[in-house]
Amino acid sequence: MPRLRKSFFNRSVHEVAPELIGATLLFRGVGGIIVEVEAYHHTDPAAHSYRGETPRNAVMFGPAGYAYVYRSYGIHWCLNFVCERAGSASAVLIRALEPTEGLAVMQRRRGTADARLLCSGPGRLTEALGVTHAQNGLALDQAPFELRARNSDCEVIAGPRIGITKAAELPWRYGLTGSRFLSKPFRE
DNA sequence: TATGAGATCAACT
DNA sequence: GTTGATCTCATAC
Repeated sequence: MPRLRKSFFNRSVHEVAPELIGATLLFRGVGGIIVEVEAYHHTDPAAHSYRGETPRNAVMFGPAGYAYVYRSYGIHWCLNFVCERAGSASAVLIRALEPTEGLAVMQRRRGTADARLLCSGPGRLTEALGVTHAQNGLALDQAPFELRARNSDCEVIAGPRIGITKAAELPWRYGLTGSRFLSKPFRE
């Protein structure tokens, strides 16, 4: 399984996002298989970068292949992968993993032994992996991150994104068909 | 099963 | 002062 390099992310966010489904994400050796992501583009009213650069979203305006971490609803951290060329300000939100590595650590951090509740949602996922604002701006192709390409094709399904009010109809949510670890099922 | 409130903070108006 | 790329728990059906 080849590791993903920065060049992998240096393409349209709509190419990168579906290819991340089935890839493996580890943070300090803890993580699993990506089963759900969402694409955000700077022309998209729902994206943080839509209204231009601010101190919070500055990483989105930098080069591809870096982590953008922000606080959501004052409580949770959400992890994004920056895509496309510097300045295009597009990113993929990582929404759910199928936990495979470091189960015991994730169970302790999340306070549950139910594998379906460990990483099924952007806030849960960051809590399970231990990702916080401290990781904002880190490169994705070196420690403590490790990203491995999927080793076979998998069935990817698209649908509308979750938890947003603007441009909610755009089908820019991608998931692994039939996975038990999605934050919400996809409608046919 | 489904709906609603609360937690808690930084960007933005 | 309002809003938001969320989650959990409580209460109701």
